[in-house]
Amino acid sequence: MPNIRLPDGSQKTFPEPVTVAEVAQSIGAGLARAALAGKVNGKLVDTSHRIDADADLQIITERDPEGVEILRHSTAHLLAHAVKELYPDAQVTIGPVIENGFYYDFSYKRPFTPEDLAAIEKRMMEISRKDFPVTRKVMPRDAAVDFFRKQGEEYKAQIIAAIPQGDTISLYEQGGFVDLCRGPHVPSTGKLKTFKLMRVAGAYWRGDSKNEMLQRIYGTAWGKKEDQDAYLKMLEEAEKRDHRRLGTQLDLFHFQEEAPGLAFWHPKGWVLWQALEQYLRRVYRDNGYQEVRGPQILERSLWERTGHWENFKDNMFTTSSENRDYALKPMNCPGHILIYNKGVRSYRELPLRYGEFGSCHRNEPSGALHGLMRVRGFVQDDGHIFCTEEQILGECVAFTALLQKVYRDFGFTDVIYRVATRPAKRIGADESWDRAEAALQQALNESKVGFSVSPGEGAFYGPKIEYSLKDGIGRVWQCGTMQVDFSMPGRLGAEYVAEDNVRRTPVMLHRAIVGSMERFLGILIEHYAGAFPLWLAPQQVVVMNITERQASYAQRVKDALVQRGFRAFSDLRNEKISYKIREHSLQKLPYQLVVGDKEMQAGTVAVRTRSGEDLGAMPLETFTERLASEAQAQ
RNA sequence: GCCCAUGUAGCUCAGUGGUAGAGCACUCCCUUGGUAAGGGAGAGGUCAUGCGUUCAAUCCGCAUCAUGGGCACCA
Repeated sequence: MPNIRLPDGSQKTFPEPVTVAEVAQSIGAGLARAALAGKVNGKLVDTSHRIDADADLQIITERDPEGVEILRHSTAHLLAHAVKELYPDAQVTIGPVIENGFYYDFSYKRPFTPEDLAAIEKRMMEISRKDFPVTRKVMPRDAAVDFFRKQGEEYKAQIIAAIPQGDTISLYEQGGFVDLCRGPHVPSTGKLKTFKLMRVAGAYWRGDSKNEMLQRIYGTAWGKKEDQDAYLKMLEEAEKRDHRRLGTQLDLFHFQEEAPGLAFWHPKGWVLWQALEQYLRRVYRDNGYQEVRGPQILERSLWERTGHWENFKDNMFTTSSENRDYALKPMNCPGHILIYNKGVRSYRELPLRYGEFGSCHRNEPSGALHGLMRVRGFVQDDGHIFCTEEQILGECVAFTALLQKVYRDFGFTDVIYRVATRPAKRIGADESWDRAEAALQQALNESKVGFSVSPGEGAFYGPKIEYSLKDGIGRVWQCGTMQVDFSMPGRLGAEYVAEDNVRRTPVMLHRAIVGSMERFLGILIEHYAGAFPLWLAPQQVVVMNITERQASYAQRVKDALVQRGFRAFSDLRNEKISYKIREHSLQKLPYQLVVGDKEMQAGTVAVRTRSGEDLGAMPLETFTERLASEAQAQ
């Protein structure tokens, strides 16, 4: 006599064991139709699951996040089902749920084409329409291995063989297609209506580049059509604000074949860069950093001492001259240590903070390059703090607050924190790791922010905090970092004289707020969709005349604005005013001033914003005050 | 680095086994027009690079480079 408790607090008693579907039916036919799965005592199960004892039950529908996940998972199976029908000698492997959808990896003799994708999607629709029941079966492990091996599914057999002996394996069957799966799944294929295959791509079997390449098909799936439409629209929006596209449209930067992964900054892009750099320079200055600059190339022997040669020589650019080998610096820290080392340091100087806009080069694998987001030459807003172990905590707290302020200034209010702890391959004593990992976590606690821990994701020389921000359309980018380094100061002989007159090795903290200037600018371009706030806008004001009569007046207005430090220019071309406005609006110019005879006579400017708002005519003085206060506001 | 796709004018893109086309941008002329495209004329390309197949290659094949989507990598 199971007694079922429902989320609204009500209870239902059944004379004998009941399935989730039956409970749903007893509540209402509508709910029974909508039921995708059940949650029994917190555990997700199929609607066919039979409850034989008292339990808490929640009927899962597409309104629940878990319901959408189940839809996605079942849609991945639907995809595999369709592929097996169309290409019987394709082998299935795995098909997990990912953000916004799912993928499924297949082994097949040739890559799938976009035409295949269309055919597969069509077949998926057909299978859905047939509304096959999805049923669960349980099998002993070895029987399952045999079952799949007999079907020629070597990959599946391999996956199951890795499951401990004696475990039972659950299989799901729909319309003759059987797949290994933990489940749960939707009760029948007819529940799967809103999905779309997105693309094909290669992916290594088990994520290991030593293994063969499989064919991965990505898809998206949703509970409601509107949700899918909104998602597809978001993708379109993201494409429109792609920094590579805007970089060309707004004439900010370019790449070309002779310099793969190396950006050419055009005049307007460089103004943007400088706005960011000068801002960050003030951040250094106001927060106890001294700006320094190390050389671009250093002898190979130095990189051997730091350990970088051993670990990363394939990714370093090298050069040689007069029988000496050099490497372009892939990072700035050794330079900072060499500056630190010039002279005897006292504990009284610690924490000692150096900052640099450090230009680094790394020969990234060709397939890794991606616009400004992943380049071979980049500038880090790199800082190194030499301190004692006791000072780590305070430095991390202060840095976290500073980073939050900087992100806020760019309109990023959502920051995600992660602590990456010791990897298997590491240097340094475990006690030091214990203390450093604890300090990082304590720092985040004191900063009153939630964080997650990524075990084993730290660098070989120390643990780190990774700071990610969420942009205007919800994408997450890792930018900031705070890394504890027990290794390099010792390797390069950094020391300080302690209070007890003993020479000790300082701890070094590597920290960056925006990370790479290139990447952060790429993020900013996409975040603002090219419509930068006034203080960052490469061009802030354009002054346009209507006819030749106002040309010299327009020029004087422009000169006055430039004189006061604004990035202003004039457009005196022999074009209609509507044409000029269109062009500058497309260029996302914050302020567009129109001067015709009326304004010239009155000594005013007619102000239009890039969004098309007409602020009317005003004296130039009024306008510059407005500009000045807006530029200040940052 | 691996899989797949792509590479034609400054930009966005058509196109063909017989050495190329549009729109915008650019130059010149007309037009002096009040808030998102006025009109006309002109100039502009070794069709990514190399090697093949062919009487003939921008088009077909191979290789290379770059870019794009993923995977792997990211001190």
